[in-house]
Amino acid sequence: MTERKDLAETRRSLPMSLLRTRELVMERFRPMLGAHGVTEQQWRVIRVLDERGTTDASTLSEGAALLPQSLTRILRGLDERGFVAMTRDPNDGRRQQISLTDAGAALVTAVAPESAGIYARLEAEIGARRIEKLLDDLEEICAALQPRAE
Amino acid sequence: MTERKDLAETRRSLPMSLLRTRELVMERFRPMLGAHGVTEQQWRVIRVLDERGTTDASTLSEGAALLPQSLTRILRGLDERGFVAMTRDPNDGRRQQISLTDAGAALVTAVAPESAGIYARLEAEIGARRIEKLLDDLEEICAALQPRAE
DNA sequence: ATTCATTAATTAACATGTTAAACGATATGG
DNA sequence: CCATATCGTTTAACATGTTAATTAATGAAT
Repeated sequence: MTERKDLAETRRSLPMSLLRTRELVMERFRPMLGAHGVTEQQWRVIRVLDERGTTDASTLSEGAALLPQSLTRILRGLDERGFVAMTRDPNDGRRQQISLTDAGAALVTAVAPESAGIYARLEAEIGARRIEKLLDDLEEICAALQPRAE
Repeated sequence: MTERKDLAETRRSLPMSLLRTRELVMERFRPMLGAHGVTEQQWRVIRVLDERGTTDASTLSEGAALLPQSLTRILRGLDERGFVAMTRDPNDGRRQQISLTDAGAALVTAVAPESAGIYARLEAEIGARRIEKLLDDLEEICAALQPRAE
């Protein structure tokens, strides 16, 4: 219980604040996703595929903010369940090309409106303007932290 | 690759933005914590104990933003390694009282200055004012999302 | 073409996140 | 008191996060 000046209060630290906020937001989505049989991460993968179409694993991993190791496991499950299809890139045998199957697209069709509804409720509670502002701020901070060559 | 209006771009969603930002921040801390043999979550637990002194598990779990189930496992490890001590509350046999041992306090002494250094560098890159503003904004949003009775 | 370094993806091992259920201890109403 | 509900914590099972190492394919340089 030492009185320190070198460490900020735990509650007032960037990692904790971002974590708590994200957790409060995800609480709203997780039950709905669970009812559809997908996890938050699985839904991110499916959603990115829906947005971008066929994508190689590296791009997908960056797009869904997942480490490649996690994506490998997630894709194995989504493939077994028939939501995605995987083929090797003919021009580069190292790359996996991932695409959404019809079943995957159908899942998007089922989940998307519910997700949008929850997001709309969040906007009502928080304020759409406030959210947009926050997204801008976060983007700026990410840009400042990006491992640019310096 | 449907063009949808009902879902925001994945990149521009609250959960993803918060996740990406947090990840960029934690990248700076993780290697240092790893060098001291602790994970991010273990460090959070130790830090909260250092701030608050002896604390019951529920309070600790809330303070470190960990589910009680995760805390149970983490405390088992920290106890075995001698960083924390656990005793049952004499007034309520359900509660566990957790306290930091001397070894735990020594770890704080070792890690705290390095952590503060990394945080200072972050403030330099992002701007201390911008960080404070973000923390305020996040706090407001958390308040708006808190499961208050309504 | 052969060697060597690099890249994309995967596997392995351990820690944590998530949901559900179990457990003992405590409060509460009859 | 006693039965029951609730509470604080723990266990279990599965999914993901994290770091390190591996594998196969490609690229670069002889």
